[in-house]
Amino acid sequence: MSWKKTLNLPITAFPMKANLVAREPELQARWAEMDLYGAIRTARAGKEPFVLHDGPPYANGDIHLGHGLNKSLKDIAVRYQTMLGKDAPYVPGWDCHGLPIEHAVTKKLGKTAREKSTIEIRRLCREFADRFVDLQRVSFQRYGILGDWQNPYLTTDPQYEAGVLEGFAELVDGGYVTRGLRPIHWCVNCRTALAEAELEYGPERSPSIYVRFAVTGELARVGGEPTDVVIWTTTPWTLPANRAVALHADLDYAVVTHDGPDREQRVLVALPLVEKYLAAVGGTDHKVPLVVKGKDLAGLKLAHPFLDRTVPLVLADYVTADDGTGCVHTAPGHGHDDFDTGRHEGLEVVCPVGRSGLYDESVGVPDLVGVHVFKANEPVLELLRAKGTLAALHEFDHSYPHCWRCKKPVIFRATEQWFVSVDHEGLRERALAACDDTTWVPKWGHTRMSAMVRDRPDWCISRQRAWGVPIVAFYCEGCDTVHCTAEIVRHVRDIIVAEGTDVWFERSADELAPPGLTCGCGGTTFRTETDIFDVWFESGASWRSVLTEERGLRFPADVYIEGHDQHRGWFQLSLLPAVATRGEAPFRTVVTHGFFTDERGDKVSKSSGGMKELDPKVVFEQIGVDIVRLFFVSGSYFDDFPVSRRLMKPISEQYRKIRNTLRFILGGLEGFAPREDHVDIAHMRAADRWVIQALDDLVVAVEAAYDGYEFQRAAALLRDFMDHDLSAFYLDLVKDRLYCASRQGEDRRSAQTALFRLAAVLIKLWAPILVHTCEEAWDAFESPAKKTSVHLELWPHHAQENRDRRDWMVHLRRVRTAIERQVDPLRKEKIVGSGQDVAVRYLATDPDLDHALWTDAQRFLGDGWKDGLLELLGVAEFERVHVEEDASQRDGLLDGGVPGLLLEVHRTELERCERCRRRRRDVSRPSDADDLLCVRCEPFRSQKAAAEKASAEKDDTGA
RNA sequence: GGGCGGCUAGCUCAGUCCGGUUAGAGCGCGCGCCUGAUAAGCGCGAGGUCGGUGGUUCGAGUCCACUGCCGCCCA
Repeated sequence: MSWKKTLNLPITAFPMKANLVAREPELQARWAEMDLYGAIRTARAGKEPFVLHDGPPYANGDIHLGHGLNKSLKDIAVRYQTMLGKDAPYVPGWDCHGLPIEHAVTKKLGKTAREKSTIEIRRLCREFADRFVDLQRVSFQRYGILGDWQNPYLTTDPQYEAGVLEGFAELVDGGYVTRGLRPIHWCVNCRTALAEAELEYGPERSPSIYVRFAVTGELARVGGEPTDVVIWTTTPWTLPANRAVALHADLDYAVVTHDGPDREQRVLVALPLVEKYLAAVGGTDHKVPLVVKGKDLAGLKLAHPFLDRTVPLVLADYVTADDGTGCVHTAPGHGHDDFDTGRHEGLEVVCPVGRSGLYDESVGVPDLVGVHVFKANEPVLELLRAKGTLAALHEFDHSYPHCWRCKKPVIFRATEQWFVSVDHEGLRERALAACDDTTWVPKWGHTRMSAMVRDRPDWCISRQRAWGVPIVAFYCEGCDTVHCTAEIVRHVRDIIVAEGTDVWFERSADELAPPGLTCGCGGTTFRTETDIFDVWFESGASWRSVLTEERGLRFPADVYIEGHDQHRGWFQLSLLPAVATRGEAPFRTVVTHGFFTDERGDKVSKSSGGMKELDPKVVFEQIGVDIVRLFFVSGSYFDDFPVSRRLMKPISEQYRKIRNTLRFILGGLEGFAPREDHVDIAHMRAADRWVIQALDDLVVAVEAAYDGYEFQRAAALLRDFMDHDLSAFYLDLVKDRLYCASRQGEDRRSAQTALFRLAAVLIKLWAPILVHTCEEAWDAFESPAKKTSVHLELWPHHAQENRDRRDWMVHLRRVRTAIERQVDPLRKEKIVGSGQDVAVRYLATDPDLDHALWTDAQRFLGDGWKDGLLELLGVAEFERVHVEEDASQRDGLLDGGVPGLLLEVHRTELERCERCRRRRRDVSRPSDADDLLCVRCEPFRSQKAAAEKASAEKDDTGA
């Protein structure tokens, strides 16, 4: 029979083995059963609101780990704010409209897609989206995300769509909406406008040509002789739409004469590009009779290379001497820059290219009418050759935009589109000011967002597709005038709220237009606009449709949390309409996170290895959500970060460490009734009192980390505290009092009072992250005041008692480290085992250290200060040497690697108490006993005897 | 080509805003302890030209300039 049975060893219902894969679904079922989300809403009703507005994921596939990260960060934020006592609802949403869904549906239909009506396609799209909403919803809940999953918002809800149209109406009313010819990316195959996000850049081989534009007047400005201005382009088919040549004002241009393959030439190109040009055209024996600044050439008239028209020479800032000739072919109907220049110079915006990519009559060359632009390069080259204006022709490989849907090259084409004007009423500047008023986490989000808002062009909000919210406008059948006013939009909005957006595609304009609508031309018959809104216009209106009183939310939201790709997407396109119509940003704080990469740091797509081995199914069925949530906050999630099963392993071990430490704390609370047994702080033992102060510091630090959305910092602080301050130090030393001291005595109750607070606080601090584990621990935590779920609890208060013990303990722990360093060799030589075999003599030459070990030790530890010091240092003997009395005492003292402290460690001569295993001076053996015991443990001799007797009797009766 | 970010131990990351002891942690590795947190716990140790170059400074992982590689957004 050992002394073990007389000890108070830890007992707890909280198991060491987590078995998360089985336990998590059980806990989730319990939360569903008790309606945890509803219970939280009730408990926080009327409290200060905290609004996190969910960015809607796209409902076109299963979720992947990135979705898990995004929703988990949101969940952590919401749960933390809830613990702070705020009313923090979480209304998840889905983006259900848009090209990818329509594409998936039409692809599945194949050739039969053409026979389907718009209504039919829309019905299939809706079914498609609904299916993935349901699938994703289940996965998100399995990720432990708490929210109003029964009432999410969908961008296809009539109420939501009504919000989109109301937003449109307000923008129309404010004069932000314009309609006009603008060059936009256009896929001639899909016959649709494409957004930037719908482009994929890839290699393309194009003709690279140099074309001569003869100067037709004011020859004196180019040296008095006939001269050709030479442009360079890779899109010959845009030449019919040429309306100018642009130079840079400050660039030097050279008039060059040279011999060519045919005849002598006199041309004008940018001075730095002369050599390059001569190489391209095979020019020899060149001379430069004249160099002139671009600005001195502005206004010259040039002959179009094959059309019978004159085009001006204009100036533009974007012209460089990087490539080409420094003289830029300008076709306002075929490029952004060209369009801007055209507007500035009053040029005609011509686009002789129809929706299918065929030239129309306006091309100006009868033979080209009806020719497809992708087959037009050769005919155009023929025209140039015929006119003698083609200076050179080569092939050119470059990166060119392609349609993301059909993968074919796209063109720039001026078409009638709907726009939100970014410079109307100073919207751009107001949006920039709103950026300044927003908190960006991480900080660089501000720089990035501002740069994007500053540089962005007008927002093209129209798409020529079926699956979306219709742009509400009517065209007069008589004169084609467009009718779109706030009143008209609102009239249709009211119909749509009641009947859904399908009515727009089903009914005639007569049935939809406000009664009495009459065109200025007197016409009363109309047709409906067939364009729909850009999906970003829809999701950018989410604040309007979702942040409503009925949902318990309000505008603006406290925070938006999304991947950093949304600076250009959802954040910006939510910001612009909000600033335009509400005068402020829809968010107060914007948090962005990175994306997952593989172990090499390359980005992972949904299909690549990194994602597959950690897709949600693996997480749910093999690893457990809590470990993955811990993984999410283990790295620098503001940046992209790598993911793999291998990298997940250390996180599992961290999890086990956290779990075991909690388990030990809970185990130590066995038999502790907090109300009756707790020890007042003033009477607590020094170590216990210290740990409570350290815990208070931790609460403050962790709170600041959560406040700043630095969850990785919160987790790191918690881990460090549990590893270093608790597991390696406090819990290690407190075991003695916990196990060996009198069960009801103040030594043990003091320790348990500290453990009780540690448990209560640590479980709460971890709860936003380890949502399941903490609930399980909370179950095992016996407290009269606790609520039915840890997620209903409030954030712990922190007392901030006098902090001087903290500095004192810093010194003591440095001493511990020094001792350990010197003990280690003795251990390896088998001279000592545990710290209880160790005796230490010390000399603190650093006054602060000496003060801590002598004066402060007495001050903080009181009467039994020497024993107290032994407990804190974990050794059997600890003696200060007095060199001032006897210089020889200095012999044997060594530098322990801690400045200002000399130590000598050796094996103690003291006897060991058989029960508590401490080596002490007060160990003794009564003459009639076997075992040596210390004074404290002596009373347990009778307890052991009684236990042995009972055990023996039990054996007798059993035998 | 432009904007933004990253680069610190074998691996994953702190530390950089506000320059200042011997640059930290976890995992891994090596050597031990404990066997009363035990499919646990504890200690010690090795391991780093802080991407590179130049500059400012008494002093630079930290500030400045240039530059390499990787990523995101855009063209």
